[in-house]
Amino acid sequence: MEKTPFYITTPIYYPSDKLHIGHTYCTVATDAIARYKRLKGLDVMFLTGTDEHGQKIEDKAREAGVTPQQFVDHIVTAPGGILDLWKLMNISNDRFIRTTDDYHVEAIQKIFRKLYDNGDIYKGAYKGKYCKPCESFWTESQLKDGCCPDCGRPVTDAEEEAYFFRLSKYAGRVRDLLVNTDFLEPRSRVNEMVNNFIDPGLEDLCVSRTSFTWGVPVDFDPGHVVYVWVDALSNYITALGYQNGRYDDYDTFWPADVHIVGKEIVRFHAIIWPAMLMSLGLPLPKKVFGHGWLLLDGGKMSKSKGNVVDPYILAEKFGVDALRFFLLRTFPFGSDGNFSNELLIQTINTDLANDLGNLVSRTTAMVGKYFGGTLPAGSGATEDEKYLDELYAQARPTKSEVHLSFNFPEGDPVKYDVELLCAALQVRDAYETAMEHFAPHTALAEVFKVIQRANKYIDENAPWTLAKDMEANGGRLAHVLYNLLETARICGILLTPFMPDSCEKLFAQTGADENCRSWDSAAHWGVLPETAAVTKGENLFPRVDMEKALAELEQASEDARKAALPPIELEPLLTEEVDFDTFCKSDLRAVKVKACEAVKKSAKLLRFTLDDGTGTDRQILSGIHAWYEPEDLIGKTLVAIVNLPPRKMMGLESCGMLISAVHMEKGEECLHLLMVDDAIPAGAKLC
RNA sequence: GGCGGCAUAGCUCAGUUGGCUAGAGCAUGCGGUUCAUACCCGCAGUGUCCCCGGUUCAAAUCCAGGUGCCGCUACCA
Repeated sequence: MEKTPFYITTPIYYPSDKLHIGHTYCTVATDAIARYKRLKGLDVMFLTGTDEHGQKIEDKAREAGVTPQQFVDHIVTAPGGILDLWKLMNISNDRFIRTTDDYHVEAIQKIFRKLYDNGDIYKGAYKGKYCKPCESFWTESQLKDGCCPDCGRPVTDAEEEAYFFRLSKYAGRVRDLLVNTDFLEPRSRVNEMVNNFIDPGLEDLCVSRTSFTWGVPVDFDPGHVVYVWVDALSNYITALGYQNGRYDDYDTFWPADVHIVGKEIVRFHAIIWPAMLMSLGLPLPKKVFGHGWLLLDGGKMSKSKGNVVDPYILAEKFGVDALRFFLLRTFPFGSDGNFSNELLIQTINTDLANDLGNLVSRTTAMVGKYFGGTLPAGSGATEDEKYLDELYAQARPTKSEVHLSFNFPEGDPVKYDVELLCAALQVRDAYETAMEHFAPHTALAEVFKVIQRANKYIDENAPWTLAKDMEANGGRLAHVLYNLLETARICGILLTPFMPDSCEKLFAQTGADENCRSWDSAAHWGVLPETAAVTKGENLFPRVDMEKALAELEQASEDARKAALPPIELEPLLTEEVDFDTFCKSDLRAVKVKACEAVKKSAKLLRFTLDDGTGTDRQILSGIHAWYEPEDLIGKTLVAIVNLPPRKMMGLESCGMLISAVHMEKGEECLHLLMVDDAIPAGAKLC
């Protein structure tokens, strides 16, 4: 049987800077959905990539003194770049598109020409504000106090020749699409689009520019480059081979099942993209889902605020799976969430270490301790339990509920078994419903209800008590442990899309081989072989010491901030000249340190007793304790200016000043005392 | 300014179309347990559901007004 295709995409990110936790959130979520669909047996195409053209990249490259291509290559492919980040985060994308790829560029030119031939692109004038000195166009909203945001000078109205796309022509059809279908989710975004943009009247869209050159050239009109909309949005089809020979999957995968996008770019995907496809006469994607943002301290994360969270640091510190899990477990996907390190650590400790990790740990430990790692035959599902499994299987196709009424006497162990089984038998369906509605946080909550139920099940059955009389209770004990292993197996399957590596370990420890890991088997009880080999391995998720970790994170972000600072900063040379006579008035002398001690009650001051060749000791105070310990300086030959007027510091007189070299390194002040050859006698004049 | 969203326990949030004695997790306090990663299980709380009116037998939920916070405001990628 042919597999059902499923095409899912992230936005293509703009590589003008390193990506932050927000991009990671979006990509990880898309990855989890893609993996979930694969688990269900669909033929998944998962696309992500980078949108590499535009003015900003051109500017940034110029600043960095490289070509735009070199600039984006560095951000995308260099160690620690975007490709590395996705590899680190275990992203399972099938394809990665860069808008600078040859095949994409070629296809964009054809698409642009096609839109033009259709009569949906016409030449007009793009009106904007122009800053002559900067040679830049600005929009009304970009201006600062009505002036150029770069140089602050006044701007003038200006026009540049540009091509326009007849967006207005499609306003009615797009409106219908948004209002009358569930094309755009969550639903709340629909109002924003319709009220803000469509109903006030859609303007035609500027789709080419002449003011910069880093873009796809319009092949029939040199001087114009294709502007972002056509270039970037089309990636979703060019990556499948549309209008190019690089790939050949367009017929299989288009229309896309879902474009996952951030709420800030919903407009482009919900209005412009459908209109473009309508013009091209292509089918529309089935859905656009606009997810929320991770907020920091209730506000937007941004480079300029300096509050960007680095996914590298977090993944390295807590593990990739823990980070992936946290992002999707904690925040409702459709709305904004408040990110914090405390919350991250708390979630790791509570859900992963205490609940899931510990459940696997205590279960596997007991199988080892009481049964040497292998449960005896006969410990698996009972006839009654198989019947229960059957009941759920029958109810599933009609989505009808299973109603059971039991009347167990208090303390009847079968009661515990039934409750655990029912929880485990229904969790896949609840999970599936949530996942189909793009609610990974709900899906995970369902799984963790079962995990918590399993921990309770251990308490109810008190295996350690059963173990005291193996002859009488050995059978029961084995059955209890089997039930726990089976619960862990089912949860492990459902968690695999979120934490692939950790679940692999979970399966290995609980003895669940490939046959016990299928989507199908997650809805059935008694799949794990009774005598599967169980091993207590290393802890799946180590507990995190909150205070220690927070301190380390602070240190790490401090280090990262410093690393971003210039390595060496020097005071600029003075332009003002000093005349020779004035210079000669400074009496610089070699001096030898006879004694040196820290000044009491002062953090910075050292008190030097110096031989300046006169036979009389000279005392100089110098604020350099941060860089030197007094005992290290005794006997050194230094340089001092000796004819400065004496000055009192902390009640002591300082007669002159020691000369040092200073500079900034990674934002920190560095100081080196000028030390000269010890062969120079005390008092030698420097000139 | 315009449009939209949000406001519920100390914290993070659930609360379907008005029908609870307003819930969950975390944190707090107490008790139990010892298989396990000082973990797990149980119990206990605490609320002007932002304010003020209105509709209704009934409002956290619907309507009008107010306050506070946030986002978008189109050629920025």
